[in-house]
Amino acid sequence: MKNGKATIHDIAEKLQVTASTVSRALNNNPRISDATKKKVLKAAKELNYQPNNIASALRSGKSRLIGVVVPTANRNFFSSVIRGIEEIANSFNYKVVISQSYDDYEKEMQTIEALLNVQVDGVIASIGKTTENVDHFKKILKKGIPLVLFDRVTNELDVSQVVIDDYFGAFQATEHLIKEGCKRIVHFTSSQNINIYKERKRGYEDALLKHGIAVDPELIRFSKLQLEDGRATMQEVIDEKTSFDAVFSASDYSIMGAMQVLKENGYKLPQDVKLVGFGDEPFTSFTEPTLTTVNQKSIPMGNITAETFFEILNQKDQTNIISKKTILKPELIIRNSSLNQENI
Amino acid sequence: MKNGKATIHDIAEKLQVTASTVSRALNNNPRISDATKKKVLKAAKELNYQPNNIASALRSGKSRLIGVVVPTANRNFFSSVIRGIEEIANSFNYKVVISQSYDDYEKEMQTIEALLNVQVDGVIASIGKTTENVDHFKKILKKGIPLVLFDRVTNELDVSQVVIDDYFGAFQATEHLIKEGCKRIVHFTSSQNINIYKERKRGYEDALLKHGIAVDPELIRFSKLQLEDGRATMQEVIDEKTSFDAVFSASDYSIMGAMQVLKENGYKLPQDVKLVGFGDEPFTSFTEPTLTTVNQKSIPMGNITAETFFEILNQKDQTNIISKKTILKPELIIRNSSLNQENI
DNA sequence: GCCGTTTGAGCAATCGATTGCATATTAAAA
DNA sequence: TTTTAATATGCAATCGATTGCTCAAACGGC
Repeated sequence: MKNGKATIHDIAEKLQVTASTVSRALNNNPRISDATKKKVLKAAKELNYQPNNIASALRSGKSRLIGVVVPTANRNFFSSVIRGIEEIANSFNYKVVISQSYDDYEKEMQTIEALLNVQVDGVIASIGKTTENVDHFKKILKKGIPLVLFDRVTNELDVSQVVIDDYFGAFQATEHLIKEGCKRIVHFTSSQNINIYKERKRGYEDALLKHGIAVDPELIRFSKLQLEDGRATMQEVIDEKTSFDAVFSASDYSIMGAMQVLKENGYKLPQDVKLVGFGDEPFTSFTEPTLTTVNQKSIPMGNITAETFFEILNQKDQTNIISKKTILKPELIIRNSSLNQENI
Repeated sequence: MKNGKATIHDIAEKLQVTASTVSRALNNNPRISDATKKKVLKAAKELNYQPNNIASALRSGKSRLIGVVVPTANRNFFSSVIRGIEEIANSFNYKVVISQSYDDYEKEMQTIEALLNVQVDGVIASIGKTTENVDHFKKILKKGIPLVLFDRVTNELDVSQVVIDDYFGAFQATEHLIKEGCKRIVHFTSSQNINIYKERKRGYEDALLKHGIAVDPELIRFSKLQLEDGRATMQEVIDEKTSFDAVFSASDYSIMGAMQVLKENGYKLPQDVKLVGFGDEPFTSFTEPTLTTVNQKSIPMGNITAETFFEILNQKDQTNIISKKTILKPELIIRNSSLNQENI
């Protein structure tokens, strides 16, 4: 017992039994008598025994580590999902290794490689914005370990997914603006290769159509949806003298940029232009006016994602896995940026 | 080579050498000839060999994992520090396991326990707000692995630390307000057990004294510095009819709360009250008026923390480690919330 | 009291890579 | 040519826990 670290051998020696017996006792194996188990547990406590996860991982092939890949942890949505995942993972005595892809395809590949290298037992991921080829995810499946995707998913992979109903969220948001009297609603969106933006755009369009408003392609603007993109796009729209009375953005950051530019150009909010974002980032309640946005149910999403993960992990018959798609309902959070004066 | 996973033994067999030779070749051991190394590398590539980190970790005692404990990844400051740490760690071929303590003492202990359990090679941490006893950190040291603290540190542990000069940041911020004509500056702070809040308060007080303004204990308010705390405290101050012309908060979140309450109470900003926060959270440039705040140099802090970590890790003589304290200069970011009208 | 069954525990191999020591080969020095 | 030294590789133990198989003791049935 050098270095203060007790091993099962130390326990075995102390008790004059073998390491196998100790191992079985600690794992509550039925082939060990209760009396022995009790003795082992007692000795383990006395020696301050801490199991060596690495040894166990090597032998059993399980590292009790889940790799989580997100574009960035520095977004309320993602960090909340991570929190939701952690809650469940910890209850299964698993640890979470968080990796950020920074929305960069190269980095995403590297990070997955690295996760596989540390021998994670599976991966939970949300795909980066610039990722179009998903071969690196196939590597995970090839290893025969679970992969669950959330939020930014792809249909090219036959894996379980957890998403919100982006279509519904966008539909609701747009309909809300229409009910507040808007008719010329600008929509900020991003690459249509990404499911969430595609769905949100579809929801936006269908809401317009439902209320007899034609979809004007002039009003649909593509960008990366960062704050700066929101600013630039908004300025463009203003400069072009395109008529509009609202903006619905697929991201809170770009609607924030739009808000800044609108104010700088002398627009009164929400009287002249009504705004709705997507994501319910904390800052949306700090702005003036406060921003209407769509809450993505991040913690439940994390919980469900992790639960799905463990379902697959614990499945007896690994050959017969059914991939399932869970869809959560988002919630429209109505604040001042989208309301008529009399309603505020 | 079952299951598609090649081991050094497969390479060895293919090349008719022993596993030891392969291992040494892969690790670029000088005792192996260049010719053999080349052959091994080639065979490794052909067999798509991926080293088994777990086996390596078991034998060498190194997991190539750093545990990072932060109160929450969902704060720009912490996620940026993490990013800074990752940059360096990856360059050393190390992975980072991020753990959130959620500013909860119990959770912090558990999380450290869990990290030690997965056999991290060392820990980088920022201490939670509710933590007063640091015995769980001593466990890390007892294991003989490096521990480096950043930002929220303690002097009870003789370990390397990386912090910003909180005193200087606060001093600058306060002096700036004074130069803008403020004389009754409220200060929001938190538990004085936490180094950063203590230092910031000291900077605030010294700046006042330097300019011949007495420190009025009435103006110093203690809370947890969340948005809600900022709101509540500000309302209190207003209700008490305490006279004040500025607020300097040790946190951006609470200054945000103060801003909201001030506006609700009809104060004109920054004319009636000037505001300065601390942290340079992204939302501080979204508010109206935009918030003056102190930037904490998060990415460099992460870089330096990780570099310090590896210095210790790679130290030959582990018995003779010198703990060092690195202090970074923060930067005052002046925005509209603290400026006189004519300066905006 | 004999034999088969159940129960409890030990033996030894194994997971894959690393490493101290031994050995074989070759080159250089004497 | 012999000795010495350097170079290149092999052997086998090891890290700590797990697990299939074996075996001894205890027990019960007839």
